[in-house]
Amino acid sequence: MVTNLEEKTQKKILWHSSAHILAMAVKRLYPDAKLTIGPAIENGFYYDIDMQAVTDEIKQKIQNEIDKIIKENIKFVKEEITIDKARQMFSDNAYKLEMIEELEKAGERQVCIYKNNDFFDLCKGPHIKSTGVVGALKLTKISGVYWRANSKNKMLQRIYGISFPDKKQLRQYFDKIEQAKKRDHRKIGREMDLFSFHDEGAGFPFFHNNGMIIKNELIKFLRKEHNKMHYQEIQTPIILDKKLWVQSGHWDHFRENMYFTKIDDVDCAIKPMNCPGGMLVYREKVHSYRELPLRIGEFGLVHRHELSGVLAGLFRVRCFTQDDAHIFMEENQIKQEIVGVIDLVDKIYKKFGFDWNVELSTKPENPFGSDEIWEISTNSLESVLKEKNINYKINKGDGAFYGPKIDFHIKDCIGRNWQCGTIQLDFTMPEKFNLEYVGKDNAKHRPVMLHRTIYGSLERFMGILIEHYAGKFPLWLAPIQVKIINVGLDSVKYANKIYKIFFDNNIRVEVDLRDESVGYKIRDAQNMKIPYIVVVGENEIKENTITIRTRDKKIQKNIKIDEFIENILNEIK
RNA sequence: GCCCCAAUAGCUCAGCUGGCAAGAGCGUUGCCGUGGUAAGGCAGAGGUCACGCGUUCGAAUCGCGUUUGGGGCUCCA
Repeated sequence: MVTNLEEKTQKKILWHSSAHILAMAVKRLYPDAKLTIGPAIENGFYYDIDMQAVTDEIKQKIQNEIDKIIKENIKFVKEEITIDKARQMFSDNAYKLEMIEELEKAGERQVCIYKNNDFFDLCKGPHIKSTGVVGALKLTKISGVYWRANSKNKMLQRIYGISFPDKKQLRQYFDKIEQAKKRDHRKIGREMDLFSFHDEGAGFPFFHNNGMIIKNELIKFLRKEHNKMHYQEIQTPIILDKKLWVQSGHWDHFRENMYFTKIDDVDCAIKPMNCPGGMLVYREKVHSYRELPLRIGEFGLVHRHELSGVLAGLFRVRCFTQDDAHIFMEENQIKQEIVGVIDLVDKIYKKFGFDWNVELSTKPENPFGSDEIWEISTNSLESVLKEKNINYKINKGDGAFYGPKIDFHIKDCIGRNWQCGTIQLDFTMPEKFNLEYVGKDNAKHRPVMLHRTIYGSLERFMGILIEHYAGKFPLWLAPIQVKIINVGLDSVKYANKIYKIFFDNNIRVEVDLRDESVGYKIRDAQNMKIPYIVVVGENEIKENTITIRTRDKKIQKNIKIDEFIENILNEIK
C-alpha cells in the first residue's frame, strides 16, 4: 500500500528531477546561463537562473526543448566528488561556488552531483531513473527574483513548472485550477454586484449595496458578540496630527506605509492603525482598577500605502476596516483576557465553518521595550496556548515592533490558509502615552494593553467568505434572501402581496415582474445565487400558498406563507 | 517597488503578419408574445479599440512612456 507520505515523496522526487530537466533545457539553449537553485515546492518546482529576461517566446522555446529531453529519456547518474573537484567543475558559476563553500563550512568533504549525458548539477538527490519517467511537464509562470531574496543582489529569472507521470494527471491539475478560478471573489463580486475597483483609486474598494449588506451583517454579528463580552465601542478620526504618530512610534517604524496630508500647515497622517487614537480616548479621564479590564472596540477604517505589486482584489487593499479592539488591564489579568479573546475567535470562526490554527510571533529586529518585557509578554502568550492545549508554530522575529503576537489562520473549504485574527500584547504603547490607572493601593499604575482583531480586515474577510461559499452565502449574509417570480400577468397582484409580507418581516426580498419567461427569471435568480426563489401563479393564488425553489434546486409546492416565513426567520437567527 | 503578461461595448471575447464604415454572444432599450422551475421571437441603442507621444501615405494592430489589471518576488490584515 502506498501511504500518503510516500506519495508526497514520490512527487517531490519527480518535481525536483523536473527542475533538472528544465535546467538542462535552458543550458542547451543558453549555454551562458548560470544555474542557482531549483527545488520542488508545494505544487511543482522552479529553477532560479541568472539569464536574460524570460519572455513568452523564450518560455515556449524552453518548453519545446524540455519536451525533446523527455523523449530522449536520458538517465540520471549520481556521482560523488571531492569539494575541490566540484570547485573545478562549477568554476564558471559564482552561485554554485558559494553553495559549495557553504557545504564545506558545514563539514562536507564530498559533494554529490547528478549527470544527464553532458549536463550536470550539484544536487544531493534522489532522482528518477531517467527523463522519460516524466509523462507531462508544463512551464507555468515566470518571475524576477533576487539571489538570496536580497534586492541588493542580482536579479534572477525564476521559472516555475509542474509535472506528472502522465498527461491525464496534468489535465486534472489544470482543471482544478480552472474550478478554483470560478470562485474568484473578484469575478463573483462583479456578478453579484458586491463591489468594484476603479482606475481612479488603485487598491481602494468601492462597496455596492449588496456588498454593504454583507459588510454590515458581519459588523452586526461581531458587535452582538462584543456586547455579550462587555466591550465598549468607540470611533476615532482618520486624520490626526503627525505628532501623535511620532509619539506612538509609527513615524519611525511604519512611515513607509503611511499617507500624509496637511491641514492649515499642520502635518498630519491618515491613520494606518487605530491604537494611537484609542490611547487618547483612554487618557481622557482617570481610570480606576475597578474598571479593568477595559475592553474597547472600534471598527476603524485604516489606510496603508501597500506596494502596487501586492494589491489583489479584496485580499490586499490600501484601505480597509479593522475590527480592532484594545483591552486595558492589570498584569494579573493578562491570561484571562487572552483566553477570552481566543474563545471569542473560536466562536466567530466556527459560525462560518472555518478550522483555525495559530502562530506565535516573537521579538523582531528593531523592537521597542526591554528584553525583559518581551520575555514576560511572549511567555504569557505561550503559556495560555499551552494551557489551552492549542498547537502553535513559532515565527521567530515576526512580532510587531511593540510586542509579540498570536496570529490566527483559517482554512477555507478548498484548503487554503488565510491570516485573519491577531492578538498582540503591548507593554510599550501604554508607556509611550503615559497611560495610568489608580490601583487598590490608591497609587498610579501602568496598565497592560492588548490589541486584537478577529476578522482582521472586513474587506479581506469578505473576500475569503465569497470564495469559501463560492457566492452561496448562508441566509443571514445573503444580500437578497428571497426572490419572488410571478407566472403570468394575472399573478402580479398576488406577487406584490407576498412581497409585502416578506418585506414587513424584515426579509431582504425582491420581486421580479419583468415580462420574461419563468425559466428566464429563474435562471437569473439562480445566477445571483439567491437562497430562496418563490414562484407564484394561478395554482398558488387558488390555494393561497407559495412554491419554493432553493438554490440547490429543491422544489416544494403548496407551502403556507406564514410557515415559510417562520422557518426562514429561524434560519436567519 | 521589482520580473513576466494583458488592456477592444456594461460583461465574456474575436479582429491585431498595418489598409474599406469596428465584430459576436450575453446584458440593456423598444415591440410582439403571457409564460410553471436554468435562456421565447424580432428590432434598436451602445466603442476617441485604457491614456500620451512616436514610426508610417495610413495604427485597435508596430515602438516608447504612463495608468490600471493578472501571475510571481518581497511584504502583510
